Amino acid sequence: MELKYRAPEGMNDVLPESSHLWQYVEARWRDHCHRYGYGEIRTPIMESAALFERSVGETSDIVSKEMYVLERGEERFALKPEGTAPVVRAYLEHGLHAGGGVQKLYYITPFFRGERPQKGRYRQAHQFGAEIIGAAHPLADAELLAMVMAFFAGLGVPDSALQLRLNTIGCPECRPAYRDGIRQFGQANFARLCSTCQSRLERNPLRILDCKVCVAITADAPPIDPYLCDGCRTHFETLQGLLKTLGVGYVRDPRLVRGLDYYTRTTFEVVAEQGLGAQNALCGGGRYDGLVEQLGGAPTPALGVGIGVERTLLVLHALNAPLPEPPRLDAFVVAFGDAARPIALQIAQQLRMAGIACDLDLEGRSPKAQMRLANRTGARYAILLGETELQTATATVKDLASHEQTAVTQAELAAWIRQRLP
RNA sequence: GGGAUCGUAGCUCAGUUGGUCAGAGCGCCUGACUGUGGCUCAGGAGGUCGUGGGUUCAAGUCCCAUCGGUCCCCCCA
Repeated sequence: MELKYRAPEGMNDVLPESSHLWQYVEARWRDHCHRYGYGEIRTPIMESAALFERSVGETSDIVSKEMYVLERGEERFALKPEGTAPVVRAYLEHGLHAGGGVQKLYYITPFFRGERPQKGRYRQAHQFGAEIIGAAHPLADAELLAMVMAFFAGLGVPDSALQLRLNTIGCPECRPAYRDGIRQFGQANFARLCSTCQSRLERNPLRILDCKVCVAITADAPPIDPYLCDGCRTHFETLQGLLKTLGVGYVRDPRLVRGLDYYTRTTFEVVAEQGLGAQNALCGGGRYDGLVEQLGGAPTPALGVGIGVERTLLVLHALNAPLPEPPRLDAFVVAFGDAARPIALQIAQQLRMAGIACDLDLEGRSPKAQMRLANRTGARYAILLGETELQTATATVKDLASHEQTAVTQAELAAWIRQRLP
């Protein structure tokens, strides 16, 4: 069938048959973050385009070719392509640094990137995010990583199904020397690099390290370790010690440089062994010690993480993790005969006000059709109302599983049902 | 941006080398049971075979284009 209108490419509707799963993981994320002392922040769906251009980086794929830009008069906006920059912007705008100390902010947000959709990658996707602003110590890095792994574990994803990859990419003090080293390495192997990496060599040489086309070549690239300044080396070593203390397993991945310009020192991602197809990164993040200052604030260390909601759900399904059932009705009110319909509506309303989830036919359908509806909704009880019940101000309550029927006065109906619900 | 693949009823799909090919199952509706579901049985509604051209006596079935879906590269959540 040809449809006149469809959802935009790469953007999805979440229907009632699966929206309860979203509600489930969202609730888990909120609870989890509260447990670690975070407060929720909600920022607009779009921001000044310049915010992303300056923070994420003009040369990044995200800004250079994937951002949805809207223009209105003189103003240029962008649908947020990631979650961190808006949070930092809000942090500065509302003076959240004023009280001193560390700000821990979490969020659930859609984000938009104009890429070709594929399994686990959409143009509108959603992420769980957490940012720690104002903490320089590796304690913060360690806590964040432990929190992420615990989140997945809490959802029933065993550590064995995941891999935490960890790296450090230095800081403005030591990274330039490493960048030069990589650039020299790249120039020495220039002819063998793919065309995109050849152009990357000028603008963003570190990116050749995570190019999958050039892995064979860059396997011999120099590691960053000898280039790290004392501060970065100590930070990374301390972090690794803390992870060991916490029992958080990880693998060092020297190629993990990430695509956003604002990262410093720690970078990490969590990949899933199965269930995601080619887009197996469930989560990514790192430290961005220069971003707050770059956006106009005082020098402020910070770090954060983004977890893909769609990808998380894919993994939960692939691993057969425990998932909640869609909510069911407690009762379905059935009217036998037109005279009973207004009473049915009234009783349904009373039950609802008493906290009982119930529904009834709104089309004036036959008793049999109403019973079919009652059965299909999975309701535990059918509340039958006919001539007899109306005359005696009662209702016949039928347990749809046991077929047992009981006469209950209409006045006691809500209490009678509530008593029997789990 | 490049590539592969698919596109037949609400859903999952059959449809041989082009010639009753417009079908099945599930779902939905009605009835068998004039006030009662799940099982069974009997009926029924629903598709210009994504769209537009072309080849042919004849096209879901071949060709071209186009629009979608899915997946992959790139990159990322």
